[in-house]
Amino acid sequence: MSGPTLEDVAARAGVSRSLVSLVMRDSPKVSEGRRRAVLAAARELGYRPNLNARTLATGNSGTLGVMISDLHNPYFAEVVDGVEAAAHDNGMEIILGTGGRRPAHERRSVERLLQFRPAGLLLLGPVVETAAIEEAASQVPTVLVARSVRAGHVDTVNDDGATGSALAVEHLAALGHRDIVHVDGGGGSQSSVRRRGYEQAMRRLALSRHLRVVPSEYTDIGGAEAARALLAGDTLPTAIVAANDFNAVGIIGELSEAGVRVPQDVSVIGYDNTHLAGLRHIGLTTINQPREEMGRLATETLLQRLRGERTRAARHLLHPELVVRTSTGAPRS
Amino acid sequence: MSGPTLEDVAARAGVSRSLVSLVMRDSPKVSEGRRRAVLAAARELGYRPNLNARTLATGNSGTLGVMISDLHNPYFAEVVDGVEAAAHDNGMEIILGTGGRRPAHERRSVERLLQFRPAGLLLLGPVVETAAIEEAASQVPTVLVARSVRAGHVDTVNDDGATGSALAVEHLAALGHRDIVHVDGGGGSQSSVRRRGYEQAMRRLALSRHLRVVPSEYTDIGGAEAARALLAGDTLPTAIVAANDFNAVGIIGELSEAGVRVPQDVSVIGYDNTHLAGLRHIGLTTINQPREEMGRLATETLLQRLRGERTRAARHLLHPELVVRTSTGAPRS
DNA sequence: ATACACGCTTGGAGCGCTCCAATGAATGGA
DNA sequence: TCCATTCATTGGAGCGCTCCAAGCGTGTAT
Repeated sequence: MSGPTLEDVAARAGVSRSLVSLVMRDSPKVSEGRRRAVLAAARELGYRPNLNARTLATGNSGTLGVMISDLHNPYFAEVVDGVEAAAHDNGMEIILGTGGRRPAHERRSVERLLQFRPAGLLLLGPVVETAAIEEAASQVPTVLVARSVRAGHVDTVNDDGATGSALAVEHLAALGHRDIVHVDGGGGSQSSVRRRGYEQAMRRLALSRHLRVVPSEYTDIGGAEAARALLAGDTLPTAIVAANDFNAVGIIGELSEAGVRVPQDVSVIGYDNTHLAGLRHIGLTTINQPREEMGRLATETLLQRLRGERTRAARHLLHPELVVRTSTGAPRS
Repeated sequence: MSGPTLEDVAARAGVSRSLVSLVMRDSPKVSEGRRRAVLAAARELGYRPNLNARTLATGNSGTLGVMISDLHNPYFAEVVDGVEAAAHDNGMEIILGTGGRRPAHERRSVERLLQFRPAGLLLLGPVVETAAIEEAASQVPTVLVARSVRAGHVDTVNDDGATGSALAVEHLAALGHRDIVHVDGGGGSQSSVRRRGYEQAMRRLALSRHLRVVPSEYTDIGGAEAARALLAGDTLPTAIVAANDFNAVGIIGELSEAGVRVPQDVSVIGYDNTHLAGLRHIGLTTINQPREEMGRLATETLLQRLRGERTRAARHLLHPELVVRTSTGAPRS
């Protein structure tokens, strides 16, 4: 059932367990002849090293654990691409767990990941409480992506959400909008930063009295609900800064359903510049986050710490950029 | 570095290693007083069982390995939802690996998953060669989703792709289309089944001479390329059966770019009925696969085998259904 | 009082691997 | 030819856990 072991390979190749172990970790101090014999024996038996045993013996699994908050949001798939590329470049592997955007689910997922004793942990957009993050970080080096936390020993990689939201508001204001609403990401990571950016920008542009926040979450369903709430209200705003792209798509869908045209009647701007925003049907104006780069950077930050090259917490903040497509335009006059 | 062990907890609680072990696996044969003392000690120390050690000792990790062919395709996220729900219902956890739609990448990912000695393996839409699948399956019970394979000991869960494609063709034919092209999923899993279904349906409807297949793949970029190829040709078909939803979205985007309206000029039908298809912007007519149910079924099939309730290979084939939205209509006359 | 059973608890062996110190073989210099 | 040195190879201990047979203490029947 559990497959051949080192011992079996050793017996077959007529050498010792230790020698096979050396070959498997391709040590230079094995003669060419023996190496070939061992490899042949291993292949014949279909031998596959038992990572559990190896990790137990070395205390190092050569694996990074990655927790993805929401498997449905393409944002994370794009970050994972960067993570995986960087990990492979450094000879490490990754294993993933999903959080389902629910704290309890995330805790469970992280717990399982930790039980495998990964060398490090990457949490992508976690919504779990800070305490749980700190607990994980006390166990193993941890990097957060798309979530900031005050804790001293946790590295973070984020885009500058306040600036990003401000870019969105400024873009809309420049088009002539004044009644600009923000649909909020709720408990989602970074949502409060984005909201604050929106509020500050509105104030800076002397639009405080138009300030209005509709609660929602980082999903298209949430966006649709927020749109319904707006439609049910007295006045529709002329522009909406959505929580993220996914959310924006839900908003736009619901608005068109109600006969409200985007951008003629209402402009909508997303956040993240996921793949989705770029689809030609959707053509969502949005704020770009360099997702793949963030994944790479997060991984490299983690590896630096693993190599002991840094002990102070790193706080990477990347620049967001406005990407104008077709979901925003001048307000009706 | 590696955290407290059973031994530490035992020392703190003033009991033996074995007793702590029993408590951790909540065995009924521990007195209430000791149990509480042990749990308290464990909490104080922040003890977390080492799954590597446990798996090594028992030969059973209580974990299912799941390989996702393409993290970007929402289809798989939806299957994973079902997998995870079913796994949790049965007290198991899952860990994920990604395949990036590339055989080499998939092999590597599966390899890593296997090294953790999971109780079973679920491969979602693998594109890797059959031999690699069989090799994995010889190691550990394996279930394939969205990919069929002849091998005797591998269970599969698929929708009936031939029927699905036929539904698509029949729908278009009923609308009055005759020049119906199929954009093919290339090396992607199940693409040949879908193509065959298309061809058979075309013949059955006496449309053989319109039979035309454009090579592509299961991505929107692939779809856009296929659309460009069609646009560059002599005559545009009046309808397109796309490889999958993702692919259809790429096709539609490229067509609209070229000023070809969907469905007025060309009807397009997808496959999978992912979340994407349902977005109101997109409103893609497509073929539904019960994705979450497939995930559940696959997991339960795997668990059955793990419990030794079945030794013969299971071949589940689920019914696809036509979902009509707005991307299909009658051809211009 | 004695025997017995039952329930809780324990130490030892072993899972498959790595690491280390030690062994044996081969090489080169005197 | 002999010894020092290098190089390839080996056995033993130990990683943290589970499993098992055996131990201990209490209660009940005799």
